[in-house]
Amino acid sequence: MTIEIRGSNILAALENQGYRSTLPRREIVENLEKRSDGFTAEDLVRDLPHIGRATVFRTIKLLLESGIICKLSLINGEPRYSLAHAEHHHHTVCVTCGTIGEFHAGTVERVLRLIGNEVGGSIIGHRIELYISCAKCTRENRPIPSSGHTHVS
Amino acid sequence: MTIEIRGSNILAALENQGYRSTLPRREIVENLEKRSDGFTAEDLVRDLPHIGRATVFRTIKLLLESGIICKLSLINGEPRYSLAHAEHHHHTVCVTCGTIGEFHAGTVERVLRLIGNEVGGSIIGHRIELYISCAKCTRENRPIPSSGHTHVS
DNA sequence: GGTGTTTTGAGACAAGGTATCTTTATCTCA
DNA sequence: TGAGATAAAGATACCTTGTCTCAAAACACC
Repeated sequence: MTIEIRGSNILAALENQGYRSTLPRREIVENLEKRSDGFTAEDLVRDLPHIGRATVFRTIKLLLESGIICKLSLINGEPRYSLAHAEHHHHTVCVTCGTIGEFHAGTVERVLRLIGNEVGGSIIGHRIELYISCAKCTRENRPIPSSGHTHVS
Repeated sequence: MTIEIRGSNILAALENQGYRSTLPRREIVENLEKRSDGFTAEDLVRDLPHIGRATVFRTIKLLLESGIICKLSLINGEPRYSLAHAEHHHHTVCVTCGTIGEFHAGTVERVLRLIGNEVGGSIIGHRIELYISCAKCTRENRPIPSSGHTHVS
């Protein structure tokens, strides 16, 4: 048993799920905790060149499954990861600077639940992303890239 | 000018946007109109082996940009395409059989708009997917695959 | 039918991720 | 404090989903 003071409780959470606390995992967690914003797997690979690509992806998967980070899509479909601050939430994603925010809306959840009931069957979950041009980008009049995307109101 | 009776108005829509009505495009559109459900790019590539992969993807892109089809994600992130029946809508996706449905909920749109305003900046769009086990799969007790995914309530 | 422009097809390339297999690091327990 | 069992890492090949390039073919229009 290893008892040590850690800055993070993420590794503790992983250990509680039966995963080992290894050096690569510690480094990856430490690295992504420093990121206030969304990040890509490649960001981590680049930042931690002494850690294998596969290990980075494996650790990301672990953290996803533990609900410690979440995966979301930019408006063009590019994947991003982001530290999960709240239990259940969704994301606002700035289409020009990529800044990611979290929100939770009970109303939306309730309505989706109703819709699920109407359809018959049972609800498993949902995915919501809200694409915005953030306050800063709007103020600075940064041009909004065209998305070629449906589902955009 | 080509005047012919077509079963579909999709090609007409493309022509109105200045794209040519070519044999590969006709075949691709014909093929995907037969699909009542979601499909992958590989489905089309397999079904139309005499049409180049690049052409299939180019045509998909064209149809996406014209709003004729839409792209969505299964719960595990796999991409699917689906004919768009309504103007603005979202999808219910059965996690076990993959059947795709459409819905539209004004309430959800309104709430998201509110949230966007709170955040500051301006709303560009949103993405919503509702994952269900459809009536049939629920009735047949088909096991729900674990997703390893956050954002699932 | 000729001509200019679009599209196509083939195949190389890219991003994001998974599988495999051997070696190494951790954990547990005596 | 090792030793042994087991989990994890690293290297690398591979897969999926697309995109890019470029010469050759198909279209639309006159």
